[in-house]
Amino acid sequence: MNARPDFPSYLAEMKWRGFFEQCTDEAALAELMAAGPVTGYAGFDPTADSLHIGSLVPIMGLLHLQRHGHRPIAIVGGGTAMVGDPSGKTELRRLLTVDDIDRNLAGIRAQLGRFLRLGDGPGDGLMVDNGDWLRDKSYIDFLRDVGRHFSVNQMLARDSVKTRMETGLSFLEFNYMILQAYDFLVLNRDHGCRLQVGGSDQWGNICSGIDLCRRLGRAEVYGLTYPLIMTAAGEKMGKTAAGAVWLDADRTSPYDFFQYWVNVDDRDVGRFLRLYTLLPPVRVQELEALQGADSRQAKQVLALEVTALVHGAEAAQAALAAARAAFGGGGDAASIPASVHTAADLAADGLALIDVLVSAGLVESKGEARRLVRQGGVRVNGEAVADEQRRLVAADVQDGRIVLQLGKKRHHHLRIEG
RNA sequence: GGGGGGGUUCCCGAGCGGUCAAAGGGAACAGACUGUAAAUCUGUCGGCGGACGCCUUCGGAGGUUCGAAUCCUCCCCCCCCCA
Repeated sequence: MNARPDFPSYLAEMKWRGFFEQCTDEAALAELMAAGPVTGYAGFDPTADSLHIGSLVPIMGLLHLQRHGHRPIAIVGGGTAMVGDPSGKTELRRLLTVDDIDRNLAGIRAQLGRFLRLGDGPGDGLMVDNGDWLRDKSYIDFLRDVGRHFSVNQMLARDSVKTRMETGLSFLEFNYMILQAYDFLVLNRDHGCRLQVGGSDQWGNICSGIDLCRRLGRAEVYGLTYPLIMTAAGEKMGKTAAGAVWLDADRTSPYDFFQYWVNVDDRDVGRFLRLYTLLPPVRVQELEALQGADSRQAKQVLALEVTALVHGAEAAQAALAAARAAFGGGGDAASIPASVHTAADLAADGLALIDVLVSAGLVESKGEARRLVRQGGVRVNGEAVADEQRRLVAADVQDGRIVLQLGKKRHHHLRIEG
């Protein structure tokens, strides 16, 4: 299979882009994929009603799979979420209620659907929910059908279990790997799936699935893991002051999403261009060659590409325009986060700046707002505010809005209507 | 079941009757420097009030005391050792 001009194969592209960490039998998998379309899957946990940046890597992994003519399956864990994956965790997370899970599933499915071409045609992707085959499974049946193929001795040797021997691991979580292994079996049986892709913390779970398929005499299946992506500063992706960077526009506006990528560490630009965009190697290498201040151009391309992928080309352009407006250089400010007020609000004494900062959600408390002003971190229409008592009045309105800046990077507009 | 250790502010981690909103570090935020980067330096970093002020916090609930994160009682959770 070679539907792409830039790379001889899916695996070659995964390697070049930095998705390739470990593979169960690379040579055999390469051979299989060269022979014809292969069905592969990646899982997504419904732990929130939106995916965040961290899920972008498996999403891109599936996307590349499809672009190379193979068939991607996105599986959402409506069943496994009932149990909770202990991998990479030091203690049991709060159990989600069934209602939570179902709500989260709906949100996540809608998002995933935007990235992959789903359908019944050749190469069309599939989206499935393991809740469909896990939730109603009878315990005794499951133990007899699946449980008998698992060795507790081997399970205890798994890293995800070993690391929990000190702090404790509930029997509930201990079962997780079996459920995930069963998923692979089901997907293989029902959809001919031969490959599972996941983060390196999923290696154990993936191997369990491969083992199970082998024990039941299925055709050989394969696993591929990508590295856990960290920033150059050693942090998990997507950590910001405001919390996680979500893929949902209501949780993280396209403008803020765009800004996240523009503000990426210099050292991360090249790596991220490879991982999170579909740009061809020549273009990526061109951008990687930009050094020093010029790397801002590369970051802008990165931001534009990723934002377009997640929110659409139009939203990405609007975010770019807004960023230009906010950081000088013209542009259209329409997409800068804004809150709406009426002219009446500003009549007479107007509004206390401190209160506005709080109500707009820019700071968490008045104390923080005051502190910010005291430190010279707040600007109104570009002018630093020195007075904590500063009030916003009609005279502050310019072109129907008041421009607030917090620090050097955060911008917020008050749109005045009426 | 028996014995020992422990649960402190976002995280790690001191404190062990008043001077504790609680050392130190990390994270975070602001300022300087810069390139909407990194590093560095400075400052801030529970809430409310303009301020010497008030309120809430040290696993939970009571109690002792003029006064408790610090002492006592009961309870919950975690770790270690023995059975």
